Amino acid sequence: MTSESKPAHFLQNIIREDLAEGRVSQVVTRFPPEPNGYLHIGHAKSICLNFGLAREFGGTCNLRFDDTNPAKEEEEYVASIKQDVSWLGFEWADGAKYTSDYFDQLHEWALHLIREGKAYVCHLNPEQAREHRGTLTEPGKNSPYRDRSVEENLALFEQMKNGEMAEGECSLRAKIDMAAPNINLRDPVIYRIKKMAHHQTGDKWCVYPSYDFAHGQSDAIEGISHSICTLEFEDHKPLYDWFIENLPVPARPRQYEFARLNLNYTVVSKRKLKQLVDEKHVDGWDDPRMPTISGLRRRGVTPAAIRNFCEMIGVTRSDSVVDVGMLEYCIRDDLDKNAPRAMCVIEPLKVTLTNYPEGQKEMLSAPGHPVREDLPARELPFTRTVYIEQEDFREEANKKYKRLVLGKKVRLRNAYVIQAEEVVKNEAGEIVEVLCSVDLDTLGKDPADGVKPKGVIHWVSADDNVDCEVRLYDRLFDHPAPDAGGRNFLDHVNPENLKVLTGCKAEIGLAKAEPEQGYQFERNGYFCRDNKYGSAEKPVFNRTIGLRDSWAKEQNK
RNA sequence: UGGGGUGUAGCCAAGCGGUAAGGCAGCGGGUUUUGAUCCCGUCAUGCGUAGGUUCGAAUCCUACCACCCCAGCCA
Repeated sequence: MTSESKPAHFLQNIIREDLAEGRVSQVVTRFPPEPNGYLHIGHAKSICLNFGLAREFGGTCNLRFDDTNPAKEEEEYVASIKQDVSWLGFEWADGAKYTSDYFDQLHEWALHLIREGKAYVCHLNPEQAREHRGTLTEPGKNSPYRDRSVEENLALFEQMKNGEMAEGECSLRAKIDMAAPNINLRDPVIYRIKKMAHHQTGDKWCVYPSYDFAHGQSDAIEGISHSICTLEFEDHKPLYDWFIENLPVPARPRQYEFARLNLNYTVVSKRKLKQLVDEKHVDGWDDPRMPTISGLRRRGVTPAAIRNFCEMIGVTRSDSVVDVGMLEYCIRDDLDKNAPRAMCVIEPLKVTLTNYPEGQKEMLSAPGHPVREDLPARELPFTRTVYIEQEDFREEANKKYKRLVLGKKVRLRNAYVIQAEEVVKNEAGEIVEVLCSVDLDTLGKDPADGVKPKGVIHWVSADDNVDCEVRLYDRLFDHPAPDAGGRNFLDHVNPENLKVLTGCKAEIGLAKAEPEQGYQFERNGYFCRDNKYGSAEKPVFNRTIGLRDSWAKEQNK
């Protein structure tokens, strides 16, 4: 192991010190999604952080569904979240957990606060509560119900719990300080009435704890040593600590905040993603253009690429916008190392090798990967007629064009050197076929005259191939900040984010390609079979990401 | 005009008083049966601004500026 290790980020430093100084004996973290939507690339950062820290320090990480609001949550999301976390390569400690598992305990603690005179039932409705809360610059006013007796509060809370009060009629509030400069401390609601079934607890409750009252205590119950959340919860930390200090909790977890991921050319808000789905800009939540984990998976992005990306971007407390190019780099990097190579002609041009016997077929062997010898070689049928890419032939071209040119030579990748002799055109003047001669003495060696062709192009036998559809995906948006600065993100959907090509010809082995198995279609990009469309005979391949293309860059100069 | 945060290259990010790591992107070159990969080189006299302390400041002090978050019975 000679690789220089990456410098530790602030959370690693904190944990290291906590361990060294005995404040913490066992690292326990948690990833606490609310089951109200699909996970996306932003969640991946949190997942990698929490599970990664636990793994790094020999601890454990819980998957805890933060399900305190039955109005917004559904069982459906629980399953997809579990699948996505596992797919990313992480295992949660002993069974998925739910904040709702602790509703009894939380209720007990609410009673405890009431008995201590630190919580009261407030009959201010939501609008009145807002008026009493004050503003950012003015202190709030005490609720007229703030000084109810313990007995009265106990009785009233019991009625709330028993469904004897209407939703919004009253709430249970912590008695802290209506003049606190931190608005979260102005007697926050800790229990509200919601007369609806919960996906885990059914009809058992009609009062549900708020996030603030549930989160820290759940952390304490689970023995979470480091409760990591995003920056917007920073103002909640004093409240988090207040509950921990005022309740007989079994542990004293600490909250730490980090900056959430922002990616340019990308939108992740649930509302906007839903709009893209609803208005058919994409095919669904798992559309390959979506930044959801399921979309990335269908696109052919690997878990390792996402993990490496999360490692690469670091963990800090400063707001930042990561260039999506970094994600793309990580995707290419992983796929380059691991994806088997294959050939696929996306826009076919017929090439007939006039000096190759009609009806003859020979099998040529091609390596599965340029350096990975563990990836099996493939067999490529070679015949008199083959297809090459339309853009790989020109009747005339300058020296920079290193492909097939009339009268010139080029190598067919993994096969022979050919020379273009004649062009066949249709009435419209379009090139429909190129007649070439093949030099059969060039398999694995240069032509006898010693002149090495300067180009290599990919090809597929016209007689023995897999007819397929190829979907070329590009960035969903063509603006780096589609939803910033008052812009309407829908105005910046990239009109060329998808190009569907049919009649593409892939090498025969690709007939049995499996979804999620990425391939490099040489000289083209990385592709994987779609898990939703296509048939056994006619697969659909999604382009995960193109190869870096310095030729295109050169041409754009 | 309240409270809480954050400012190091186009982007991400180390640095914690001893003279600006690394990665992405870019640029130049080499290898190559993928215009890929890989390899080499290059890329901040400068750390939000202005002062101050010090032999020495991105690091300490003061003031200012910019940006982000908070007024759900959402999380």
